[in-house]
Amino acid sequence: MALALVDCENFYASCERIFRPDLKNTPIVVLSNNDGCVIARSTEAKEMGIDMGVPWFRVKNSFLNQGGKVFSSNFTFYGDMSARVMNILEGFVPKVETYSIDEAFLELDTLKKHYDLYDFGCHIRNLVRQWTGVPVRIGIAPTKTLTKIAVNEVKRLNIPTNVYRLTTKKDIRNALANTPIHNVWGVGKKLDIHLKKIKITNALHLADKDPSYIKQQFSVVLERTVRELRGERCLGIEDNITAKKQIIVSRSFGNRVRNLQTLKPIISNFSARAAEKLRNEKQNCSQVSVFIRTSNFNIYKPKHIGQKTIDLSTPTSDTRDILTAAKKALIFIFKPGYEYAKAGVLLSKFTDEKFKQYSLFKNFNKTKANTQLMQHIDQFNAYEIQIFYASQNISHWSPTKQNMTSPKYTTNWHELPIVNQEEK
DNA sequence: TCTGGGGTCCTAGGACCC
DNA sequence: TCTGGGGTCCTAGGACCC
Repeated sequence: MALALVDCENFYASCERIFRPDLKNTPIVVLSNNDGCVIARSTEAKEMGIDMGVPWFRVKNSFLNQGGKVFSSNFTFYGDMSARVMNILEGFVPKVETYSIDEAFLELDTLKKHYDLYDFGCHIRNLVRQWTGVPVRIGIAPTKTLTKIAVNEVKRLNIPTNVYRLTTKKDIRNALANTPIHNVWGVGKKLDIHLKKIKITNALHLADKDPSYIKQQFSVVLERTVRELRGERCLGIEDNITAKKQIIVSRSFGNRVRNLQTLKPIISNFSARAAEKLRNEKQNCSQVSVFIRTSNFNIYKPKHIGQKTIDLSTPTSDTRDILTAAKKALIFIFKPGYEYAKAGVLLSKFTDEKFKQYSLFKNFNKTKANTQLMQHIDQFNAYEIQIFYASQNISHWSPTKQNMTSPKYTTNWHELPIVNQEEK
């Protein structure tokens, strides 16, 4: 029984380096929307003590003074690089689960007969590096939770091949003993505190607890983690892409928003984008929620979080229906006198667009025509937004600030990297 | 002055039914 | 005056993930 976890090393930071070989060994950080906080760091940046999630303004000066290089996030580019990596993995392994933009689980049971799994891991690692430029770490182990531990062991033990396999009981116990409890997959902030209170401070302590005791004291989720740490496979590879259950479009604002007039077009833009994503998923939704909130961090200003969900009588993916519902929700939750820092639109309760449920009050032919209209609009907008609704404000998709973005090297003809003859 | 965005799963508790 | 018990379904919110 063996699974593997392929984990792209410092993914966003590594992406920024691919077409910038001059940045080899340079500390790199990538920032969130609005250039608000650090969401990725190269190894060099980590060594400088730049923490994950730290507000950029707090580390900016010292980081740049020490020769660091900063980028705004360029998700179009990262997404494309991710797809390339996943493609390679799928070419070599029949069962691949794309777990996130920078991680994939592989089922290796069928390959075990033909290959030495460690050698196979090294092979994959080298190919991905050669074909995409993305460095990956690979952990091989009997369960998903243990593959996570194996990848951490690559870092902890500084394994030169970047591939580590956990097989023997002894190796596993040793790795668990060296894993602090908060590094266990499924243990977050809250559980970390609770577990430490009862003297569970590393993964081995947790693995040695009775699963039913853990279930009774905590939850079935943590019980599963215990079993997985003991080598009992509770989580399988999920390689059939299941339909999304919700779609969110939300942003923090670069500048605070105080009035409804400013908020309306923002919510309209979010709604239009969410509807487009929904059609892309070939789903209809029956619920539209809107939320607006003040800053989490400013303790001196009055706080307000407003959230409202509107039920739709007929499942839809028509932008106009979603716009109408979102506007209704916004008016319901907006309160003057607050400085809003973030807003979002959430679509939920999906049904497949194939199973149309026709309303008594809607004309069938009209519905069909509307679907076609949406298709045409999506086609026009695929490259850049050309058609939009009166309530949107195209000049400000949302009031965000971002100004250090790298080119869309691989997805935009106008931004392709240029190969210089002299540099060859 | 300035602190991301997009997801999933589980559970407690309320509504409702017989 | 005395006012059950058990089941299901739904939802909001919490915790977690990257």
